[in-house]
Amino acid sequence: MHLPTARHEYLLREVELRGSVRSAEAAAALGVAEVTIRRDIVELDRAGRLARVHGGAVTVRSAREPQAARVLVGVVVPSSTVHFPPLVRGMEALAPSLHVRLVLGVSQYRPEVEAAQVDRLVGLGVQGIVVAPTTRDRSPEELAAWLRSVPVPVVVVERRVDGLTALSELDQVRSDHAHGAVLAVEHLARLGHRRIGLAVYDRTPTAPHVREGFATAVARLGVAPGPDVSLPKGEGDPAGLERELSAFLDRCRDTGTRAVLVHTDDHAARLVEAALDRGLRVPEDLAVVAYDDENAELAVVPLTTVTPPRRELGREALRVLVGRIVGDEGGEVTGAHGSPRHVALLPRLTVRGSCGAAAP
Amino acid sequence: MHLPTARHEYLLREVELRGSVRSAEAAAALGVAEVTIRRDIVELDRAGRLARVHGGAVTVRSAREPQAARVLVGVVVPSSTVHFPPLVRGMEALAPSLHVRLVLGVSQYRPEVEAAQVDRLVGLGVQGIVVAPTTRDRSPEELAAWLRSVPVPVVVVERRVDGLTALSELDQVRSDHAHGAVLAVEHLARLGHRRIGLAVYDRTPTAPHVREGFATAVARLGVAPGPDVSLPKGEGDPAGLERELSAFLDRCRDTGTRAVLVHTDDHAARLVEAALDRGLRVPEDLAVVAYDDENAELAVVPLTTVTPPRRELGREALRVLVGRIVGDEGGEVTGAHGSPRHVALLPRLTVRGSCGAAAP
DNA sequence: GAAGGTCCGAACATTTCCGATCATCCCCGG
DNA sequence: CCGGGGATGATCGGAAATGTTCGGACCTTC
Repeated sequence: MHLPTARHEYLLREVELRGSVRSAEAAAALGVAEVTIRRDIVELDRAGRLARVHGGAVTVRSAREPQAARVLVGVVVPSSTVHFPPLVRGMEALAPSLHVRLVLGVSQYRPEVEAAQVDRLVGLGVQGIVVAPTTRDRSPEELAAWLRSVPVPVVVVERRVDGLTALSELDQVRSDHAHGAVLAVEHLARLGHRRIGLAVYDRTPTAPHVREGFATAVARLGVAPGPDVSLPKGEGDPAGLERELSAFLDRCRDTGTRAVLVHTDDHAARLVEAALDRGLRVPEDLAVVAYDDENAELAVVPLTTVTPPRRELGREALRVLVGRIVGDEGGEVTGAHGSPRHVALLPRLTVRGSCGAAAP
Repeated sequence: MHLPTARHEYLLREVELRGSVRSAEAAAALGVAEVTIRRDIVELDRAGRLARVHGGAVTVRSAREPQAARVLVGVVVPSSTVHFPPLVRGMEALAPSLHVRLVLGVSQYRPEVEAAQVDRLVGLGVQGIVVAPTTRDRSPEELAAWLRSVPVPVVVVERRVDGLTALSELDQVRSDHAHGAVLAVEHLARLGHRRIGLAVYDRTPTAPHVREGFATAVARLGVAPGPDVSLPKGEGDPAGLERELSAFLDRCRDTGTRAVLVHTDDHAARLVEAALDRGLRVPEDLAVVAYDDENAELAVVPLTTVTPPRRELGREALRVLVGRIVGDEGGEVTGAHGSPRHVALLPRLTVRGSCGAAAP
């Protein structure tokens, strides 16, 4: 148990570091009753060390200037329904504590809509933009030129165009999907698989990185690459997907491949269904790791997945953007300030039932 | 049985280290009655060595002016004189606003010293460590195993060992030296140079990335690679360096190479001197970009350099580490929290006099 | 505007700690 | 072997800190 002063220091530190504390959370963290925390806060408030508010405490500063310079930040993502909601939620979760108000724009995967959305946001007076740009129908050069023409700081999320200086100069926050693929292959290798198949939904910016990581992992671990297919979109042409998956399973059978990495958990779910239909057992006869973790938990066999840190991606993107915005106007005297930041967040492996026993 | 002085020492040490002691715990730890500890504390309090509070004792400091508990962070760098001072200064600049107190350890490029320093810092109770590990005399696997054995969060700066999952799982902050080399080549190419030489001080972890970036830039821009040498250390064997530089200049002359990228600005300064000695003009007859910006401004001809963002590197490393520390203990309920972060900061080109007219 | 949830405040209960007193132990000289 | 004195330990009533309970205020949501 703690000394009162230790609690006080904890509270002061939380307030300083995060800007606020909640009584309930502090009580849980320190293992004491809320009333104790409240009494501490009252005392510290009287001493002028923090400001008591409903639910906890904040810094005296933020209490003095309640609406302390709100920052308006725009977010432009291709879709508000798939893939990006966790990212946006991550940003929303962090926004209050950074005094940020978010405005969302959806580009529907169309460059001209995207440009219009950005213009709209700039017109609204946003001080920075987080954008997951559409790469289709547009060369990297065009993309770079456009992004650099935006008159406010821009952070690019989940897109990476290597080998183009103009794009490198932009702040970027992305998942390290190559590492995610490595995790998957390592997991399967640890479970004893010596031949691993690969099925990738190539019509996404993520796909090349998954392929890249798969290739390096296979080479490094001395595992044999099994069949390799490019999957079509599932909706719209279910029959086409069926055919591809069926052919993939045939080739796995023919090559003795009993472990696969499937990009997009939705595709993986279809693959598992197809495998079960032909009497294969999952994971006994076919171990499946899905890349992406949208609906993987709800598959017939809950899928072991590579889980990209999408929520954190949003948080991090916002953090970088706000750092850029306040850094710019704060005029920091650190000299070489403002170097572009490239942040890569590493995916995690979520072990469920589609691969057999978990590795140690 | 303990002597009174031993108890006093114990109490003072606990107070110093952790900020407080509880009578009950100290009594249990020392195997004496609480009343004894209390009497000790009364005595030490009277002597002004600590401050007595209900339940135990705290430091006199925190009793006088309770302040937010400092986060104690360790920094371990190979050298306190070259390359790393800006990094450490960057950390120092940011530390106060993050309520961080830094403790520095120097490893002298020796793994065993490094390990001892980390142990010492952990013993001091640091809550996290920023380390630029020594890669010499040690395999990446050993390095990874050791870093993972450290019981507090670790952020690795300025080192990148690709293709090892165990190391990838650690937070990393580094300069993108490959991009730096690309900047240099692009600059020279914009100035019209179609053949570019390369001289690298290979005995550093930076060197491979410079070579990599140089190679990709040359390939991408369609520039011809000129002579390519590996330079020895300058101090200790000045004559050897002279010979290498002279041979390098010979080969540049023979191949018509009139632009070079030289890794380490100190080496570049020597090269410029050698070039001037043989009557060449810089930049007219030989354009030089130096990689690194330690003393480049003070060269005979102020050197155009690639400037790695070392200060910012320190700031960013500290930011990542503190985020990890407070994130960990806060126990965030955001689900996939704690994904390893890899941050790359991009170097900038600092145009001085060694390349001729600045590009637009 | 009603329902539900969260937080607060006050009164009361409980735990923990303190201080005073007295008992005990140990070292040591006589 | 005895006894003194300093240091340590035990006990207990009271004080301080902490926990519990519950009614009510405030906010959000539908």
